[in-house]
Amino acid sequence: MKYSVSEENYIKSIYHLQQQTETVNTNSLANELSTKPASVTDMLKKLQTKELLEYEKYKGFKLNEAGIKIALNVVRRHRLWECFLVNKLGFEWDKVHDIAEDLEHVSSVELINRLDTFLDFPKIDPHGDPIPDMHGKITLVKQLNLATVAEKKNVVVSSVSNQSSELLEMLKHYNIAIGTILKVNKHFSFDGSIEIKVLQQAPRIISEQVAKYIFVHHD
Amino acid sequence: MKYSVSEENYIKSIYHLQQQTETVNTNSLANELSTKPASVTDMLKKLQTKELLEYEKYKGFKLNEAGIKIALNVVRRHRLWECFLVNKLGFEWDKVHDIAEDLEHVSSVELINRLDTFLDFPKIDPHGDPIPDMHGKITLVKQLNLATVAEKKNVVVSSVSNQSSELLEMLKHYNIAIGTILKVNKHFSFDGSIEIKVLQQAPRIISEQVAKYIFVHHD
DNA sequence: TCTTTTTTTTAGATTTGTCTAAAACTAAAT
DNA sequence: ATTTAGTTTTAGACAAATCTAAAAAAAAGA
Repeated sequence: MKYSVSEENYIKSIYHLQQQTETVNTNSLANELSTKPASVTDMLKKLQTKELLEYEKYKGFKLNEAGIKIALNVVRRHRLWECFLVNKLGFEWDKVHDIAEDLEHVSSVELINRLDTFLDFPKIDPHGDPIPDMHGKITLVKQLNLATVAEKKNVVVSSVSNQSSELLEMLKHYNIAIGTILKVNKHFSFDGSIEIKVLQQAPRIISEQVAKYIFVHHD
Repeated sequence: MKYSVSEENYIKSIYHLQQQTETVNTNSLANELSTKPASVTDMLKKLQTKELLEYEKYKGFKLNEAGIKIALNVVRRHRLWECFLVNKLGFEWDKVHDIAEDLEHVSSVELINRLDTFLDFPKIDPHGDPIPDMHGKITLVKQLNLATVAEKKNVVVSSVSNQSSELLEMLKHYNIAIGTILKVNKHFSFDGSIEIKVLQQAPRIISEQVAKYIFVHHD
Protein backbone atom coordinates (compact mmCIF):
# COMPACT_ATOMS: atom_id res chain seq x y z
CA MET A 1 0.00 0.00 0.00
CA LYS A 2 1.12 3.55 -0.70
CA TYR A 3 1.06 6.35 1.86
CA SER A 4 0.92 10.09 1.32
CA VAL A 5 3.88 12.33 2.10
CA SER A 6 1.98 13.63 5.10
CA GLU A 7 1.18 10.15 6.41
CA GLU A 8 4.80 9.08 5.99
CA ASN A 9 6.02 12.12 7.91
CA TYR A 10 3.66 11.43 10.78
CA ILE A 11 4.65 7.76 10.87
CA LYS A 12 8.35 8.60 10.86
CA SER A 13 8.01 11.18 13.63
CA ILE A 14 5.96 8.86 15.82
CA TYR A 15 8.63 6.22 15.32
CA HIS A 16 11.38 8.57 16.44
CA LEU A 17 9.43 9.74 19.48
CA GLN A 18 8.52 6.23 20.62
CA GLN A 19 12.23 5.32 20.70
CA GLN A 20 12.46 7.56 23.74
CA THR A 21 9.08 7.25 25.46
CA GLU A 22 6.89 4.15 25.57
CA THR A 23 3.81 5.98 24.31
CA VAL A 24 3.73 9.25 22.41
CA ASN A 25 1.45 12.17 23.20
CA THR A 26 -0.31 14.62 20.92
CA ASN A 27 1.52 17.79 21.90
CA SER A 28 5.02 16.42 21.42
CA LEU A 29 4.14 15.05 18.00
CA ALA A 30 2.58 18.37 17.02
CA ASN A 31 5.74 20.06 18.18
CA GLU A 32 7.99 17.63 16.27
CA LEU A 33 6.04 18.19 13.06
CA SER A 34 5.56 21.94 13.52
CA THR A 35 1.81 21.54 13.31
CA LYS A 36 -1.15 21.94 15.66
CA PRO A 37 -2.47 19.35 18.12
CA ALA A 38 -5.83 19.35 16.35
CA SER A 39 -4.15 18.31 13.11
CA VAL A 40 -2.38 15.51 14.93
CA THR A 41 -5.64 14.15 16.30
CA ASP A 42 -7.11 14.14 12.78
CA MET A 43 -4.19 12.18 11.40
CA LEU A 44 -4.22 9.75 14.34
CA LYS A 45 -7.77 8.78 13.46
CA LYS A 46 -6.71 8.19 9.88
CA LEU A 47 -3.70 6.07 10.80
CA GLN A 48 -5.81 4.11 13.27
CA THR A 49 -8.34 3.32 10.54
CA LYS A 50 -5.45 2.04 8.44
CA GLU A 51 -4.43 -0.12 11.41
CA LEU A 52 -0.94 1.26 11.85
CA LEU A 53 -1.48 2.60 15.34
CA GLU A 54 -2.42 1.61 18.85
CA TYR A 55 -4.42 4.57 20.03
CA GLU A 56 -6.92 5.31 22.73
CA LYS A 57 -8.42 8.76 23.11
CA TYR A 58 -6.63 10.92 25.68
CA LYS A 59 -4.24 8.07 26.46
CA GLY A 60 -1.39 8.44 23.99
CA PHE A 61 -0.50 6.22 21.07
CA LYS A 62 2.25 4.21 19.41
CA LEU A 63 2.91 2.46 16.12
CA ASN A 64 2.02 -1.22 15.94
CA GLU A 65 4.10 -3.81 14.02
CA ALA A 66 2.76 -2.70 10.65
CA GLY A 67 3.38 0.94 11.45
CA ILE A 68 6.93 0.31 12.59
CA LYS A 69 7.64 -1.55 9.37
CA ILE A 70 6.59 1.47 7.33
CA ALA A 71 8.57 3.81 9.55
CA LEU A 72 11.71 1.73 9.09
CA ASN A 73 11.23 1.89 5.36
CA VAL A 74 11.00 5.68 5.40
CA VAL A 75 14.02 5.87 7.69
CA ARG A 76 15.93 3.57 5.35
CA ARG A 77 15.16 5.77 2.36
CA HIS A 78 16.07 8.94 4.24
CA ARG A 79 19.41 7.64 5.43
CA LEU A 80 20.42 6.07 2.13
CA TRP A 81 19.77 9.38 0.39
CA GLU A 82 21.85 11.15 3.02
CA CYS A 83 24.72 8.78 2.24
CA PHE A 84 24.31 9.52 -1.44
CA LEU A 85 24.29 13.27 -0.92
CA VAL A 86 27.42 13.23 1.24
CA ASN A 87 29.47 10.41 -0.29
CA LYS A 88 28.62 10.89 -3.95
CA LEU A 89 27.56 14.51 -4.38
CA GLY A 90 29.97 15.95 -1.82
CA PHE A 91 27.48 17.74 0.42
CA GLU A 92 28.50 18.56 3.99
CA TRP A 93 26.58 16.36 6.45
CA ASP A 94 24.93 19.34 8.10
CA LYS A 95 23.28 20.35 4.81
CA VAL A 96 21.64 17.12 3.71
CA HIS A 97 18.72 16.66 6.06
CA ASP A 98 16.17 18.86 4.30
CA ILE A 99 16.90 17.47 0.85
CA ALA A 100 16.74 13.88 2.11
CA GLU A 101 13.41 14.83 3.69
CA ASP A 102 12.04 15.31 0.17
CA LEU A 103 13.83 12.41 -1.50
CA GLU A 104 12.67 9.91 1.12
CA HIS A 105 9.12 10.07 -0.22
CA VAL A 106 10.05 8.75 -3.66
CA SER A 107 9.02 5.24 -2.90
CA SER A 108 10.09 2.91 -5.70
CA VAL A 109 11.41 -0.23 -4.04
CA GLU A 110 13.72 -0.98 -6.93
CA LEU A 111 15.15 2.54 -6.81
CA ILE A 112 16.06 2.23 -3.16
CA ASN A 113 17.56 -1.23 -3.49
CA ARG A 114 19.68 -0.17 -6.44
CA LEU A 115 20.76 2.93 -4.53
CA ASP A 116 21.73 0.68 -1.63
CA THR A 117 23.86 -1.43 -3.99
CA PHE A 118 25.38 1.65 -5.61
CA LEU A 119 26.41 2.95 -2.18
CA ASP A 120 27.82 -0.48 -1.29
CA PHE A 121 25.29 -1.34 1.42
CA PRO A 122 26.21 1.25 4.04
CA LYS A 123 25.30 0.35 7.62
CA ILE A 124 25.33 3.90 9.00
CA ASP A 125 24.45 7.28 7.53
CA PRO A 126 26.68 10.38 7.60
CA HIS A 127 25.43 11.27 11.10
CA GLY A 128 26.29 7.80 12.36
CA ASP A 129 22.70 6.59 12.56
CA PRO A 130 22.01 3.00 11.50
CA ILE A 131 20.35 2.21 8.15
CA PRO A 132 17.64 -0.49 8.22
CA ASP A 133 17.96 -3.11 5.49
CA MET A 134 15.13 -3.87 3.05
CA HIS A 135 13.43 -6.08 5.62
CA GLY A 136 13.61 -3.38 8.28
CA LYS A 137 16.44 -5.05 10.14
CA ILE A 138 18.90 -2.71 11.83
CA THR A 139 22.46 -3.83 12.39
CA LEU A 140 23.34 -2.20 15.66
CA VAL A 141 26.88 -1.01 15.80
CA LYS A 142 28.08 -0.56 19.36
CA GLN A 143 29.22 3.01 19.66
CA LEU A 144 31.88 4.11 22.08
CA ASN A 145 32.80 7.57 23.15
CA LEU A 146 36.22 8.59 21.90
CA ALA A 147 37.04 10.02 25.33
CA THR A 148 36.73 6.55 26.88
CA VAL A 149 38.20 4.32 24.16
CA ALA A 150 41.10 2.04 25.06
CA GLU A 151 44.57 3.02 23.86
CA LYS A 152 46.23 1.46 20.82
CA LYS A 153 43.03 0.16 19.29
CA ASN A 154 41.93 1.01 15.76
CA VAL A 155 38.45 2.52 15.73
CA VAL A 156 36.17 4.02 13.08
CA VAL A 157 34.46 7.36 13.59
CA SER A 158 30.74 6.64 13.42
CA SER A 159 28.95 9.74 14.61
CA VAL A 160 29.31 13.19 16.08
CA SER A 161 26.73 14.28 18.61
CA ASN A 162 27.15 18.01 18.11
CA GLN A 163 26.21 19.40 14.71
CA SER A 164 27.52 22.93 15.20
CA SER A 165 29.41 24.33 12.26
CA GLU A 166 32.22 25.34 14.63
CA LEU A 167 32.89 21.72 15.58
CA LEU A 168 32.38 20.61 12.00
CA GLU A 169 35.00 23.11 10.84
CA MET A 170 37.43 21.91 13.44
CA LEU A 171 36.99 18.26 12.49
CA LYS A 172 37.37 19.06 8.83
CA HIS A 173 40.65 20.76 9.59
CA TYR A 174 41.76 17.66 11.47
CA ASN A 175 40.71 15.47 8.50
CA ILE A 176 38.25 13.63 10.69
CA ALA A 177 34.96 12.54 9.16
CA ILE A 178 32.49 9.69 9.52
CA GLY A 179 34.36 6.57 8.50
CA THR A 180 37.81 7.88 9.39
CA ILE A 181 39.98 5.20 10.95
CA LEU A 182 42.06 6.34 13.88
CA LYS A 183 43.91 5.07 16.91
CA VAL A 184 44.14 6.51 20.42
CA ASN A 185 47.79 6.74 21.35
CA LYS A 186 47.44 8.07 24.86
CA HIS A 187 44.99 9.47 27.39
CA PHE A 188 46.29 12.31 29.51
CA SER A 189 44.60 12.17 32.86
CA PHE A 190 45.71 15.71 33.78
CA ASP A 191 43.12 17.43 31.51
CA GLY A 192 41.41 14.45 29.86
CA SER A 193 42.91 15.28 26.46
CA ILE A 194 43.95 12.44 24.16
CA GLU A 195 46.52 11.94 21.46
CA ILE A 196 45.10 10.36 18.33
CA LYS A 197 46.69 9.09 15.14
CA VAL A 198 44.88 9.18 11.82
CA LEU A 199 46.43 7.04 9.09
CA GLN A 200 49.16 8.85 7.16
CA GLN A 201 48.99 11.87 9.41
CA ALA A 202 51.03 13.12 12.30
CA PRO A 203 49.65 12.38 15.79
CA ARG A 204 47.43 15.11 17.16
CA ILE A 205 46.09 16.21 20.53
CA ILE A 206 42.33 16.55 21.01
CA SER A 207 40.73 18.17 24.04
CA GLU A 208 38.37 16.15 26.20
CA GLN A 209 35.64 18.65 25.32
CA VAL A 210 35.88 17.69 21.65
CA ALA A 211 36.48 13.97 22.23
CA LYS A 212 33.23 13.71 24.18
CA TYR A 213 31.23 14.60 21.07
CA ILE A 214 32.91 11.95 18.90
CA PHE A 215 31.60 8.40 18.81
CA VAL A 216 33.44 5.48 17.28
CA HIS A 217 33.04 1.75 16.76
CA HIS A 218 35.45 -1.16 16.36
CA ASP A 219 35.87 -2.28 12.80
CA MET B 1 9.20 31.05 -6.18
CA LYS B 2 8.21 27.47 -5.49
CA TYR B 3 5.53 25.60 -7.40
CA SER B 4 3.44 22.62 -6.37
CA VAL B 5 3.96 19.20 -7.91
CA SER B 6 0.69 19.64 -9.74
CA GLU B 7 1.63 23.06 -11.11
CA GLU B 8 5.00 21.75 -12.27
CA ASN B 9 3.36 18.85 -14.07
CA TYR B 10 0.97 21.16 -15.88
CA ILE B 11 3.79 23.53 -16.84
CA LYS B 12 5.93 20.69 -18.14
CA SER B 13 3.11 19.17 -20.19
CA ILE B 14 2.15 22.51 -21.71
CA TYR B 15 5.80 23.00 -22.64
CA HIS B 16 5.96 19.64 -24.42
CA LEU B 17 2.70 20.24 -26.27
CA GLN B 18 3.65 23.71 -27.45
CA GLN B 19 6.79 22.30 -29.05
CA GLN B 20 4.47 20.74 -31.62
CA THR B 21 1.58 23.19 -31.94
CA GLU B 22 1.79 26.95 -31.62
CA THR B 23 -1.00 27.15 -29.02
CA VAL B 24 -2.22 24.35 -26.82
CA ASN B 25 -5.87 23.42 -26.24
CA THR B 26 -7.67 22.22 -23.16
CA ASN B 27 -8.58 18.74 -24.32
CA SER B 28 -5.12 17.71 -25.44
CA LEU B 29 -3.59 18.88 -22.16
CA ALA B 30 -6.27 17.01 -20.21
CA ASN B 31 -5.43 13.95 -22.25
CA GLU B 32 -1.67 14.34 -21.71
CA LEU B 33 -2.15 14.61 -17.94
CA SER B 34 -4.86 11.95 -17.69
CA THR B 35 -7.21 14.42 -16.10
CA LYS B 36 -10.49 16.11 -17.05
CA PRO B 37 -10.87 19.30 -19.14
CA ALA B 38 -12.60 21.04 -16.22
CA SER B 39 -9.54 20.49 -14.04
CA VAL B 40 -7.33 21.93 -16.76
CA THR B 41 -9.41 25.10 -16.94
CA ASP B 42 -9.09 25.51 -13.18
CA MET B 43 -5.32 25.21 -13.30
CA LEU B 44 -5.05 27.55 -16.30
CA LYS B 45 -6.69 30.29 -14.27
CA LYS B 46 -4.21 29.69 -11.49
CA LEU B 47 -1.18 29.74 -13.78
CA GLN B 48 -2.50 32.86 -15.48
CA THR B 49 -2.79 34.63 -12.13
CA LYS B 50 0.83 33.69 -11.50
CA GLU B 51 1.66 35.20 -14.91
CA LEU B 52 3.18 32.12 -16.46
CA LEU B 53 0.67 31.78 -19.25
CA GLU B 54 -0.79 33.59 -22.24
CA TYR B 55 -4.41 32.53 -22.12
CA GLU B 56 -7.68 33.75 -23.53
CA LYS B 57 -10.89 31.92 -22.82
CA TYR B 58 -11.87 29.48 -25.54
CA LYS B 59 -8.81 30.46 -27.59
CA GLY B 60 -6.03 28.19 -26.40
CA PHE B 61 -2.97 29.06 -24.36
CA LYS B 62 0.81 28.84 -24.18
CA LEU B 63 3.58 29.45 -21.67
CA ASN B 64 5.17 32.91 -21.68
CA GLU B 65 8.90 33.50 -21.07
CA ALA B 66 8.61 32.99 -17.32
CA GLY B 67 6.62 29.79 -17.80
CA ILE B 68 9.09 28.38 -20.30
CA LYS B 69 11.93 29.04 -17.88
CA ILE B 70 10.21 26.99 -15.20
CA ALA B 71 9.40 24.23 -17.70
CA LEU B 72 13.05 24.00 -18.76
CA ASN B 73 14.04 23.68 -15.14
CA VAL B 74 11.66 20.78 -14.58
CA VAL B 75 12.83 19.14 -17.81
CA ARG B 76 16.43 19.58 -16.72
CA ARG B 77 15.75 17.88 -13.39
CA HIS B 78 13.83 15.05 -15.03
CA ARG B 79 16.52 14.29 -17.59
CA LEU B 80 19.43 14.53 -15.16
CA TRP B 81 17.71 12.03 -12.88
CA GLU B 82 17.13 9.74 -15.86
CA CYS B 83 20.88 9.86 -16.56
CA PHE B 84 21.57 9.03 -12.95
CA LEU B 85 19.17 6.10 -12.92
CA VAL B 86 20.60 4.59 -16.10
CA ASN B 87 24.29 5.44 -15.88
CA LYS B 88 24.80 5.08 -12.13
CA LEU B 89 22.10 2.75 -10.86
CA GLY B 90 22.00 0.53 -13.93
CA PHE B 91 18.31 0.82 -14.78
CA GLU B 92 17.20 0.05 -18.33
CA TRP B 93 16.16 3.23 -20.12
CA ASP B 94 12.61 2.04 -20.60
CA LYS B 95 12.11 1.78 -16.82
CA VAL B 96 13.25 5.18 -15.62
CA HIS B 97 10.51 7.56 -16.68
CA ASP B 98 8.09 7.05 -13.81
CA ILE B 99 10.76 7.30 -11.13
CA ALA B 100 12.25 10.44 -12.69
CA GLU B 101 8.71 11.81 -12.72
CA ASP B 102 8.81 11.78 -8.91
CA LEU B 103 12.43 12.84 -8.46
CA GLU B 104 12.05 15.86 -10.75
CA HIS B 105 9.92 17.64 -8.13
CA VAL B 106 12.68 17.70 -5.51
CA SER B 107 13.70 21.20 -6.30
CA SER B 108 16.89 22.08 -4.45
CA VAL B 109 19.04 24.04 -6.89
CA GLU B 110 22.24 22.90 -5.23
CA LEU B 111 21.15 19.26 -5.43
CA ILE B 112 20.59 19.47 -9.16
CA ASN B 113 23.81 21.33 -9.89
CA ARG B 114 25.83 18.84 -7.86
CA LEU B 115 24.07 15.98 -9.62
CA ASP B 116 24.96 17.60 -12.94
CA THR B 117 28.61 17.74 -11.89
CA PHE B 118 28.53 14.17 -10.59
CA LEU B 119 27.18 12.98 -13.96
CA ASP B 120 29.85 15.03 -15.76
CA PHE B 121 27.50 17.53 -17.37
CA PRO B 122 25.64 15.26 -19.76
CA LYS B 123 24.14 16.98 -22.82
CA ILE B 124 21.56 14.30 -23.62
CA ASP B 125 19.52 11.92 -21.50
CA PRO B 126 19.28 8.14 -22.00
CA HIS B 127 16.52 8.61 -24.59
CA GLY B 128 18.69 11.04 -26.55
CA ASP B 129 16.73 14.14 -25.51
CA PRO B 130 18.74 17.27 -24.74
CA ILE B 131 19.30 18.45 -21.16
CA PRO B 132 18.91 22.21 -20.53
CA ASP B 133 21.73 23.79 -18.53
CA MET B 134 21.10 25.72 -15.29
CA HIS B 135 20.17 28.82 -17.27
CA GLY B 136 17.69 26.90 -19.42
CA LYS B 137 19.96 26.81 -22.43
CA ILE B 138 19.72 23.72 -24.62
CA THR B 139 22.70 22.63 -26.67
CA LEU B 140 21.13 21.23 -29.78
CA VAL B 141 22.94 18.22 -31.11
CA LYS B 142 22.20 17.58 -34.77
CA GLN B 143 20.87 14.06 -34.99
CA LEU B 144 21.29 11.90 -38.05
CA ASN B 145 19.58 8.68 -38.89
CA LEU B 146 22.00 5.76 -38.87
CA ALA B 147 20.49 4.49 -42.12
CA THR B 148 21.67 7.64 -43.91
CA VAL B 149 25.02 8.31 -42.26
CA ALA B 150 28.12 8.58 -44.48
CA GLU B 151 30.55 5.65 -44.49
CA LYS B 152 33.79 5.65 -42.50
CA LYS B 153 32.76 8.38 -40.07
CA ASN B 154 32.76 7.93 -36.31
CA VAL B 155 29.38 8.70 -34.81
CA VAL B 156 27.84 8.51 -31.34
CA VAL B 157 24.49 6.83 -30.73
CA SER B 158 22.25 9.55 -29.32
CA SER B 159 18.71 8.20 -29.32
CA VAL B 160 16.45 5.35 -30.35
CA SER B 161 13.00 6.25 -31.60
CA ASN B 162 11.37 2.93 -30.75
CA GLN B 163 11.17 1.97 -27.10
CA SER B 164 9.92 -1.59 -27.57
CA SER B 165 11.61 -4.15 -25.37
CA GLU B 166 12.20 -6.33 -28.43
CA LEU B 167 14.41 -3.68 -30.04
CA LEU B 168 16.00 -2.89 -26.70
CA GLU B 169 16.94 -6.54 -26.25
CA MET B 170 18.44 -6.68 -29.72
CA LEU B 171 20.54 -3.57 -29.18
CA LYS B 172 21.73 -4.83 -25.84
CA HIS B 173 22.89 -8.03 -27.50
CA TYR B 174 24.77 -5.91 -30.06
CA ASN B 175 26.33 -3.87 -27.24
CA ILE B 176 24.75 -0.74 -28.62
CA ALA B 177 23.53 1.87 -26.14
CA ILE B 178 23.22 5.64 -25.94
CA GLY B 179 26.76 6.99 -26.10
CA THR B 180 28.20 4.04 -28.00
CA ILE B 181 30.75 5.14 -30.59
CA LEU B 182 30.52 3.34 -33.91
CA LYS B 183 31.49 3.63 -37.56
CA VAL B 184 29.51 2.71 -40.68
CA ASN B 185 31.72 0.51 -42.83
CA LYS B 186 29.39 0.02 -45.76
CA HIS B 187 25.86 0.56 -47.02
CA PHE B 188 24.42 -2.27 -49.04
CA SER B 189 21.99 -0.82 -51.56
CA PHE B 190 20.46 -4.22 -52.29
CA ASP B 191 18.43 -4.36 -49.05
CA GLY B 192 19.48 -1.14 -47.29
CA SER B 193 21.36 -3.04 -44.59
CA ILE B 194 24.60 -1.59 -43.24
CA GLU B 195 27.78 -2.96 -41.76
CA ILE B 196 28.82 -1.19 -38.58
CA LYS B 197 31.91 -1.40 -36.39
CA VAL B 198 31.73 -0.81 -32.65
CA LEU B 199 35.12 -0.25 -30.99
CA GLN B 200 36.81 -3.48 -29.97
CA GLN B 201 34.13 -5.61 -31.56
CA ALA B 202 33.84 -7.48 -34.81
CA PRO B 203 31.93 -5.70 -37.61
CA ARG B 204 28.25 -6.50 -37.70
CA ILE B 205 25.38 -6.26 -40.18
CA ILE B 206 22.24 -4.32 -39.18
CA SER B 207 19.02 -4.38 -41.17
CA GLU B 208 17.64 -1.15 -42.60
CA GLN B 209 14.55 -1.71 -40.44
CA VAL B 210 16.64 -1.46 -37.27
CA ALA B 211 18.99 1.27 -38.54
CA LYS B 212 16.02 3.56 -39.18
CA TYR B 213 15.22 3.65 -35.46
CA ILE B 214 18.75 4.60 -34.45
CA PHE B 215 19.84 8.23 -34.35
CA VAL B 216 23.44 9.37 -34.02
CA HIS B 217 25.48 12.54 -33.89
CA HIS B 218 29.05 13.46 -34.79
CA ASP B 219 31.37 13.71 -31.86
C1' DT C 1 -27.19 30.49 -42.49
C1' DC C 2 -28.83 27.55 -39.22
C1' DT C 3 -28.39 23.26 -36.88
C1' DT C 4 -25.55 19.88 -34.83
C1' DT C 5 -21.40 18.46 -32.75
C1' DT C 6 -17.39 19.32 -30.22
C1' DT C 7 -14.80 21.97 -27.09
C1' DT C 8 -14.42 24.75 -23.17
C1' DT C 9 -15.98 26.87 -19.15
C1' DT C 10 -18.83 27.37 -14.99
C1' DA C 11 -21.14 25.82 -10.87
C1' DG C 12 -21.19 23.07 -7.23
C1' DA C 13 -19.46 18.87 -4.76
C1' DT C 14 -15.61 15.97 -2.81
C1' DT C 15 -11.14 14.65 -0.63
C1' DT C 16 -6.96 15.64 1.91
C1' DG C 17 -4.67 18.11 5.12
C1' DT C 18 -4.67 21.95 7.57
C1' DC C 19 -6.41 25.62 10.90
C1' DT C 20 -9.00 28.26 15.05
C1' DA C 21 -11.97 28.30 18.83
C1' DA C 22 -14.50 25.92 22.02
C1' DA C 23 -15.57 21.83 24.62
C1' DA C 24 -14.11 17.66 27.06
C1' DC C 25 -10.98 15.29 29.62
C1' DT C 26 -6.83 14.43 32.78
C1' DA C 27 -3.55 15.65 36.18
C1' DA C 28 -1.83 18.46 39.79
C1' DA C 29 -2.26 21.32 43.80
C1' DT C 30 -4.27 23.21 47.53
C1' DA D 1 -12.45 16.89 46.98
C1' DT D 2 -12.61 20.69 44.29
C1' DT D 3 -10.44 24.09 41.75
C1' DT D 4 -6.99 25.12 38.39
C1' DA D 5 -3.89 24.29 34.75
C1' DG D 6 -2.69 21.75 30.95
C1' DT D 7 -3.72 18.45 27.25
C1' DT D 8 -6.58 16.47 23.83
C1' DT D 9 -10.51 16.21 21.08
C1' DT D 10 -14.48 18.03 18.50
C1' DA D 11 -16.84 21.18 15.48
C1' DG D 12 -16.71 23.89 11.80
C1' DA D 13 -14.05 26.47 8.27
C1' DC D 14 -10.62 26.83 4.54
C1' DA D 15 -7.34 26.02 0.52
C1' DA D 16 -5.69 22.96 -3.13
C1' DA D 17 -6.75 19.87 -6.57
C1' DT D 18 -9.83 17.13 -8.34
C1' DC D 19 -14.53 15.56 -10.20
C1' DT D 20 -19.56 15.53 -12.57
C1' DA D 21 -23.17 17.76 -14.82
C1' DA D 22 -24.84 21.58 -17.08
C1' DA D 23 -24.23 25.88 -19.65
C1' DA D 24 -21.76 28.64 -23.05
C1' DA D 25 -18.94 29.25 -27.01
C1' DA D 26 -16.71 27.73 -31.23
C1' DA D 27 -16.37 24.78 -35.19
C1' DA D 28 -18.31 21.85 -38.63
C1' DG D 29 -21.92 20.30 -41.84
C1' DA D 30 -25.98 20.52 -44.44
